[in-house]
Amino acid sequence: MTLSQGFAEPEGADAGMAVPLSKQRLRVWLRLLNRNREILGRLRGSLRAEFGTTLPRFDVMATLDRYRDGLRMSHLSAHLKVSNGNVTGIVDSLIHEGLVTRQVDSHDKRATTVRLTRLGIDRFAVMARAHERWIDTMFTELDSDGLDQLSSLLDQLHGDPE
Amino acid sequence: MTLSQGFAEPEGADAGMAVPLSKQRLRVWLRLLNRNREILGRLRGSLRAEFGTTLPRFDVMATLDRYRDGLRMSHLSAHLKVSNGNVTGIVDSLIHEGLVTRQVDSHDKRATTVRLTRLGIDRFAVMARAHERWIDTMFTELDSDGLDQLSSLLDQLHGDPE
DNA sequence: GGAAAATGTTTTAAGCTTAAAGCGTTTATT
DNA sequence: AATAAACGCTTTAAGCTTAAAACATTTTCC
Repeated sequence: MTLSQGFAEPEGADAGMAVPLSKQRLRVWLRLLNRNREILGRLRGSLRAEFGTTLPRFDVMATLDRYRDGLRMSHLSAHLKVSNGNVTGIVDSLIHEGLVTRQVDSHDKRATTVRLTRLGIDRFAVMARAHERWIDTMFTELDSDGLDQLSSLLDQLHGDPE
Repeated sequence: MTLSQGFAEPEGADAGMAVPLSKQRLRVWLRLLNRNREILGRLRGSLRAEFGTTLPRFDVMATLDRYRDGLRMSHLSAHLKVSNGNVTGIVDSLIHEGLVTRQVDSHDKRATTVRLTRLGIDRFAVMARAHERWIDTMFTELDSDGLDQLSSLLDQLHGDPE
């Protein structure tokens, strides 16, 4: 029996409980994936129907709302866990709508700081209230303890190369 | 104090615990979203690097692998929780690669049944083993109980209009 | 049986997403 | 100071995704 170096028990050679655990993990992952898709789908539809906007735009605005002093493009995409170039286009369109500004850093001419405008802040506030309501209805079955449990279980997953 | 009809306690009028719970829900939702994105990102990268394929293609093949007798296009997209037209393009490209076949239903000429080819089955088997390993490493901190808990907590979220 | 509604799928248009290449700018190395 | 490396961001090309419209076939209902 060879020593498995680093990997959590691989395919079949482990005889007893190894395979079932893998299958269980797979099932849970699929459930996580599906729930996520369902919730996203519902949020997307609501944002579209009620505010004529999209989820990515909302996400960007939500992040900027939490960092009122503005954020570098790279920090923005890091927060959103989304590719770098992706944010460029979304920010472009938000600027086009007057919801966001882009300002070149005075000390580093490569970098830009992105910030919500007054209009952007106000516009977001309205959407945020609705968004909170939608999440409330979808998470309504979980009380504070359930939320804590879920949160801590999610923390034990590592998508990023630890 | 008005009776809130159907909605789980909305914005502010509820005085005591209502707002904190909403905020907690929001935080958990963001965590769920981010974990999902991290895991997806890692799977995407691995599929690309090791097999030169994409996650959507893998998902379609995985579903067809579980339904060896084939699946209607509409059932396929329902299983994947993905829009109807979306699957069309992915299946097209899988057919182009000889991994999948599309067969018109003999009783209903609108409907088609999609199925893995022999090549598709074999190709998927290899990828599935790798995929299982990747999930294992990402879910390694959760034991069977943790997985059950996570699963049941996820079940208490309703993305779909109940 | 024929019109109307429903169903199963594909097409379309718009927008999102990624990885990789490209472009200035800054920092590190000599 | 000159070169090279690193950095911050944008552009590009390919592919994914959705909602809505379009199409073809079936079912329903007079």
